[in-house]
Amino acid sequence: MYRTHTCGELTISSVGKEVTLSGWVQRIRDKGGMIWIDLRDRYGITQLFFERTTTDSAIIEKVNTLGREFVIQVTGEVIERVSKNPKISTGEIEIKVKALNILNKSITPPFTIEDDTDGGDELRMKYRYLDLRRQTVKNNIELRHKMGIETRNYLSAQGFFEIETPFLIKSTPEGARDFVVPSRMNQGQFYALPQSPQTFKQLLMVAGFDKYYQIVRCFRDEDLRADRQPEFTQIDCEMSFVEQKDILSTFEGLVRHLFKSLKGFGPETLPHMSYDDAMKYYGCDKPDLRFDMKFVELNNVVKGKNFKVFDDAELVVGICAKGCAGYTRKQTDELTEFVKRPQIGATGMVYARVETDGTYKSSVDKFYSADELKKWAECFDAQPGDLMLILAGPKEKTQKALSELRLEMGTRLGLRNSNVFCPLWVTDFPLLEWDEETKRFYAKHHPFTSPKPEDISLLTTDPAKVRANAYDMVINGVEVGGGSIRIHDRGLQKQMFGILGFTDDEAQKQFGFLMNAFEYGAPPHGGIAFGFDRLCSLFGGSESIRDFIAFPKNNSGRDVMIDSPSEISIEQLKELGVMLREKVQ
RNA sequence: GGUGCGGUAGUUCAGUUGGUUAGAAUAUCGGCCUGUCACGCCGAGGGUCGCGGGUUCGAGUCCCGUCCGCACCGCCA
Repeated sequence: MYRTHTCGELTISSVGKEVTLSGWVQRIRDKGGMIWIDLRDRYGITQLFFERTTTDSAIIEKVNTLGREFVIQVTGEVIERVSKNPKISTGEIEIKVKALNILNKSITPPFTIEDDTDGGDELRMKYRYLDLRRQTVKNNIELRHKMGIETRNYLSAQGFFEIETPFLIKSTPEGARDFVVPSRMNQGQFYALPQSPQTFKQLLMVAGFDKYYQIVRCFRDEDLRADRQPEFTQIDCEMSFVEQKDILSTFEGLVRHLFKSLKGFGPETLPHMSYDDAMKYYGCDKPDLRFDMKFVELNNVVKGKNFKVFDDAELVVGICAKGCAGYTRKQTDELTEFVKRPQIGATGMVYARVETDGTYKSSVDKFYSADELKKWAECFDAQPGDLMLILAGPKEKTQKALSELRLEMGTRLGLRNSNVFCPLWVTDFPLLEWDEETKRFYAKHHPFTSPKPEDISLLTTDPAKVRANAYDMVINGVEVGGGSIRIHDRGLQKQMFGILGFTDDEAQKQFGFLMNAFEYGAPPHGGIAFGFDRLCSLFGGSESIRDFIAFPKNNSGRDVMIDSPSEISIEQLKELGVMLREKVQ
């Protein structure tokens, strides 16, 4: 028997027991006459005690050969410590070791296995199996485990079936790039890995399964970010005979359940906000509601005073930073530089402050009198001590830039506490997006999203105006989930593909299986998918999803531990009927 | 595809205007230490300054190219 207890469970009440523990050597403190070893496993740390005068000398000799991360098994008596450590749960006891067995040696690890490790990201990824031994990463993986369990508990209790869908499917032109897999038995043909089980879950609705979910891996061959991995996990859900409000309430319930069971608290209400309002007041479709700082449009207030930047702008819009009137020239310059960065792309920033004595000062005093600045302040409801930050230019670009500035100010003012959660639903997205480059419409969500019934007539007259039965769940500025009521009518689906530039033949070839299924009594249905990794990182208070995935990929989509992707042999390529360009030339 | 930052000891980093033998902390190894728990003290070893080229009397430092990492823009139905 390797152990009678784990390294996290012995307390003062176990004193006097003989126990056997197994684990890793976290640290050895050799004080000459006495030696302590911190023994670590998944559950915690227990201190082992050796004393030169009373411990068998053969054991002491063995202890002298130990190093960090050796795997050992010890048997001994639980004794009360002379000096206790209140920082850990086992801090009142230690094990007076009577037998020591070295189960395995370890070479010196390349970084310290501590909460606050000295290892950099790259090294930690290469030795991920060591990184995962660290408490902090282990906690993230545990959180992920619990999130999965609680998701299944809730959805199962609501009558959902978890049903698996295939990973080897068909490549389709819309959406992200597919990862493809060559078929050996069907040479020249390729499977694609699913970007999501979208069509399969709809077919499950046609099949009558009514309520489906799956915690499922999805694959997208696009460039990565801190919150984007090439393979990621979704909580994928679909329901039949539902309207939008049914879905929102069901999954509001899921999110509440996750908060309550994992964090012990949670939001009482989930506000709904239309896409139009989100854009108008926050300049983006995933507003961070942990702080207010709403956009205020100034077009009607600032024009006609010979300030060309404002006069020529499609949109003049600003935010009010409470209590920031004391910002120095250096600080306002920093903000100007911030919005002028190429990634943000504003051409400049105007500021106006309401001084604490109630007077006004702006960067455009040449053009605007104190009376006019007072009008601005009224629009912003700015009080003495507040700072107004204003951007101007083309509508979309300016909204986007001000949205970034708003988040930056929120961060600077400490208003984005990672332990505060402000979820909301964003609804009424536009159905379509016009793309100037390819001169065609793209589905904003995906091509199976149904238009709002009252907007269907616009499909033929003004497609850009059509709103979708689509919704996103946003928490703290992160899009954690999105879904829609789907099209379940073959005719409408065909019309939709037409608007997206598919010929009838192409639509039939790519998505005929779905449209054919719709002819056999497809029920009204809709669903949603949550980004599981993002939910985990959000609950764990992190911006990066990598530390919530046991074996993540790096920025370039590589697994640096196993060194993939990698080349395959000529024989493999031949068998698959695949030729590489450089090998051919 | 693009922008920015970075690459120096096992690791995390410092390294000034281009100038003597490239440093610190930590880790590792050796010695001392009977209440440590980031133990302490003494000592030792440890370097392809990412790679290639250039400028220079002289390059970790400047220039060009390249590879790698991170963050972001594009992209991500």
